[in-house]
Amino acid sequence: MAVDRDHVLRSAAALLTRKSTATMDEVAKAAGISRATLHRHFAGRDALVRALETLGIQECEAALDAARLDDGPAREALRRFVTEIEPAAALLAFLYSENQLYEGEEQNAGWARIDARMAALFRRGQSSGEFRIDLTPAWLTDALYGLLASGAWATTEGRLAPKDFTYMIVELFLGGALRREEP
Amino acid sequence: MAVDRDHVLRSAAALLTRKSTATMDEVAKAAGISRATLHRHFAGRDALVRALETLGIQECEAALDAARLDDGPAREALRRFVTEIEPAAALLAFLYSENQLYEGEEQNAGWARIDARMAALFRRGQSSGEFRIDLTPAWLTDALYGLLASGAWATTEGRLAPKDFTYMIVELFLGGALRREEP
DNA sequence: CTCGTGTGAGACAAAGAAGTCTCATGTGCG
DNA sequence: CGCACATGAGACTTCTTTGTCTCACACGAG
Repeated sequence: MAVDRDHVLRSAAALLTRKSTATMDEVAKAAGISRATLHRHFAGRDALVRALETLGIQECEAALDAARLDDGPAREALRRFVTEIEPAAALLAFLYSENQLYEGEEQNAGWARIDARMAALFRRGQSSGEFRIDLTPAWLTDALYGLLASGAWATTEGRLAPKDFTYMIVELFLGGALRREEP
Repeated sequence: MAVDRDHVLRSAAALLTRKSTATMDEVAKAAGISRATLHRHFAGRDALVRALETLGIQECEAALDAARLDDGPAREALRRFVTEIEPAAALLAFLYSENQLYEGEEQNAGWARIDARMAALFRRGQSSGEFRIDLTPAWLTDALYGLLASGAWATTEGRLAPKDFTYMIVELFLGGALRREEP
């Protein structure tokens, strides 16, 4: 009887990822519930997006935990993270573009935590001599987000097979497009 | 007296790049004209976005022309292209996300032309042995768009200096994040 | 100077979506 | 069986934005 909140959130994520301007009515239909019920669980569109943001942050931090960023070579930690984040990449891409609208408002502190953990990984890789030092951790973080968004979008468009998601992103990010004689 | 159409378009591009949900009234104010005049020049919001799309395609093809993609090493051609496209990167990032809304509708054929030219550059680089063959031209194209969008966004956010735009994008795209003994 | 054209300001209606409310229904539990 | 609670359906209001229209004004050309 009681609506499955998690199911509603995931349906909304799936729809809004494809059509970010979907109305509350469309979101409700996608979740298989009525607009009234949707409203009973989420005060409004803002509350829904905020809940999606919380979900995205949770999944992102779960992926960061599962990837054990502090263990082993930084490049392998990065690969583990991309593998873990793949199912949530489309949601993150949606939230990434949605965040651009929160101009003056304070944004969720979760993103700052995530950014800090990513940047820390890149700093660790630089300190160990694995990563180049001429590309700043902040830029590497932004660049990885961009590649994740591109990968998610290319996947939903059918231009990139989900099984190739991690390989294509990690290989380009770590190795670049240039061909090398020796790895 | 007559409104400068190009000025209006560029003002709209600058505003919509930052706030993609800006109203026609905000767009008009940003351009320093009244909403009525804006409406006299662009039948509606759709027409405005279409005009921006045409502008973006023009600038993109101009950058492709200026970069002389067929001359010299593919890596240098890519670097020239990124340098040329930098001023228009924010507009392209806006159009890139806006295109996701045109679900069923046919999209401007200009994008297909641009995609084809980019993919041709990557294929040329692969044929000459410059670029890796395990990353498909289609993915390299998508990935470059993602990095351009990330770079444009990081620039408007102040996290990336405009003068570093080309270097950061091209170095990561071509060379990757891993440190190498020899270039 | 005078006329014509383009513009600004504001009023107005139409459309779309958000948000609220009521009522009937159906399901689970005691 | 009967009660309590959550949901679905729909009506309704409100708000925002869009699109159209009118009218006064300013500038430039003749």
